[in-house]
Amino acid sequence: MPRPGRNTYSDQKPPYSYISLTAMAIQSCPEKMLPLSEIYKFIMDRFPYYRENTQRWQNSLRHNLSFNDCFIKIPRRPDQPGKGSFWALHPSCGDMFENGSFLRRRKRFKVMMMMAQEHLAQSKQSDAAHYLRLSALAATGTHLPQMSSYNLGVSQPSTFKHPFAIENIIAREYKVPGSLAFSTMQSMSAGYPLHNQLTTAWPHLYNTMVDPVSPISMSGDYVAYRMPLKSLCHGGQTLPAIPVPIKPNPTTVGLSAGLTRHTSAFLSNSPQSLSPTSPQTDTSQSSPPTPRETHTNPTLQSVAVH
DNA sequence: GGATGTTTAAATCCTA
DNA sequence: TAGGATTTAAACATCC
Repeated sequence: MPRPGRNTYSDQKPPYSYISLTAMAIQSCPEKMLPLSEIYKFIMDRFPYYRENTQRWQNSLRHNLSFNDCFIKIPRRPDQPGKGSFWALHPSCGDMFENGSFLRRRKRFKVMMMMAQEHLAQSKQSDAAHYLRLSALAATGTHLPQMSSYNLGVSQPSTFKHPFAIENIIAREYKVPGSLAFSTMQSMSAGYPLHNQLTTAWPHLYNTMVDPVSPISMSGDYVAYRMPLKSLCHGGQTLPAIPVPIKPNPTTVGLSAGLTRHTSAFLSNSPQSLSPTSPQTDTSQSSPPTPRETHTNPTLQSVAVH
């Protein structure tokens, strides 16, 4: 069974759904958001199968981006040239996949359903922080080299890792270099320090967001921190959507480990050189199971929780 | 005009 | 077997 490395599947169709492929692409990017063209590029770069019939699968991929609530659109800064918006993963889509299998989600991610869940309330602070961080990145045109500008100096060890996060995908014991991204997120959780950046970038939008008498209807936990709920929902307008980290739970923890085995080889070939040098990333000793095996193989699951 | 984004519909696959 | 998830196709709108 071929491992999911670059060109691994040659002309065979990879056992990943478009949602999975898109999520991989987004999470492979340090900013955790990519324009459509970059998502295309990521997929074609790794899976030769998708270098053909591009019109077909790209249409499907666009359909998935629009149709699935797990993807949120982040508009470009007004003075930032370029076509299309950035796409990011919804903060709370982390437990979509079961047992680390990219093949099929256990349930469709719906925002309203998600909001009814208690864990959202528990994680709203970090959600808001990540929302603001990514929005600010989009608004300011900030990319990887400038990420440090958002490090507010409060560094704390992070216990959460997004299941699609590159650090989860690549290595079980991965630690973010410098703990920048996550420490930044956590530091922002306390007081949303990107307020100024957002208000500068989108004064009209942000003022609307924080205005208590805003016509934007908000309900549930999002009201607490003035999130433009509509932007997080399917069919939402292009208000600055805000992706956020998922609160860790048993499912995502297991998923994270599971992803490691599935995709470490796959993403270790990433041209973005995100791969940490974890000795545990070497999966050359064993071939990953087929997706269906992944889904049901108890041996793998036991490995995943180690 | 091409890329991007939205929406609808139908077929197929998979799981409970 | 029903219902949900995924894939594919297509039409249409918008933006650069």
